[in-house]
Amino acid sequence: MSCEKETVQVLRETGHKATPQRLMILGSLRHADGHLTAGEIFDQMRVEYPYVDISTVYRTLAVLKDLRLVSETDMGTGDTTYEWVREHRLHHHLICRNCDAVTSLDHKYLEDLGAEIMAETSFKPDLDHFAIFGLCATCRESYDNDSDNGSSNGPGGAA
Amino acid sequence: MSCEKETVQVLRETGHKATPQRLMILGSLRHADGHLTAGEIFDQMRVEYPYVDISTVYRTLAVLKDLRLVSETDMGTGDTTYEWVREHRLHHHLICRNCDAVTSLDHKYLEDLGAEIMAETSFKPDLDHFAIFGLCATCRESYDNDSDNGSSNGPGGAA
DNA sequence: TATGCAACTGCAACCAGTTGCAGGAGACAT
DNA sequence: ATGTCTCCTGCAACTGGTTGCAGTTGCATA
Repeated sequence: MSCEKETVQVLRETGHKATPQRLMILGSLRHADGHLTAGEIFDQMRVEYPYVDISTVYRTLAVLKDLRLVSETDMGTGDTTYEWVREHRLHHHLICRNCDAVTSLDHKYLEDLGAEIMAETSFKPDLDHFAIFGLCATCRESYDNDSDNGSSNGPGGAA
Repeated sequence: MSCEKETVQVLRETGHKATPQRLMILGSLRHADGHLTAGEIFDQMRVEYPYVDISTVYRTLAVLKDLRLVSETDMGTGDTTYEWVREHRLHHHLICRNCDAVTSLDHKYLEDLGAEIMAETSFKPDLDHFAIFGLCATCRESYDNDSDNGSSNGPGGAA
């Protein structure tokens, strides 16, 4: 719980208030070891405080995202998940658009890309938690008569 | 309109039907030179056929996305746009999370990344139309006392 | 051309997420 | 400890997008 005080300080320093609701949401995120949806956080929170409103959860998540304390990832079909940002634990996800399997991707690939983009365009990309869609090895075998082409997708970003 | 027949064929070959509604949506997308939202397509369509339902537009776009005839991109804050896929015209977007400026990114950066990922993980990523969020050169100057850290985002993909 | 099946449409109900507002609570200064 | 200002919360209304359903239509076959 010592990191809780740190978070409270970050909130105050940026002109935000450390309310009990926010601390509960922060607690849920910090103690979850993976991704949580807004609905899951809401359900957890209602157990000890039934008067919460889902809009409070969304608004708090937006603030935390802005402060870069949590990351937001769209893991496929409309499930936006949130995760506590633990520094030095950068990871990415490869999500198969056929079977929905999720595998991890080492950060080094994106690191190179980020450095390259920054060097040549002066644009500093946020590439620390990407979800990349495609076809996994297993599903590619069933598709092997398909020729090369592609549709696409774009992130849900931090504006 | 010769490419229309080609599209009709693609639809039929994959067990889909070429309905007038779908052809109108295809027409809107093909004649637009940029990105269109579902709502914009819907509005255009209602002019000549007022009985359309927005759900038809969404369902059609989902089919076309599946068939890789259109690409879907989330250009920042909740504006999902659709674009007719013109082969050999791959492009990406760098979107500043501070000022929302959009610049283009050459495909070569992503191409390298895709090849690398495929070689080492056997996962074939869909990297042909990405939206990457971050800070543009101008906005970075105002942020230059900030240290390195980052939140993130993830694509809305083709499942 | 007639027939039959499966896919598609429009409708309506629904769900997730957002927004405006009035009251309530945090935090800073005194 | 008290006051005041501003931010935050919960509520309710709303919007964008999705889903189930029953009737319709495309299209393959004969």
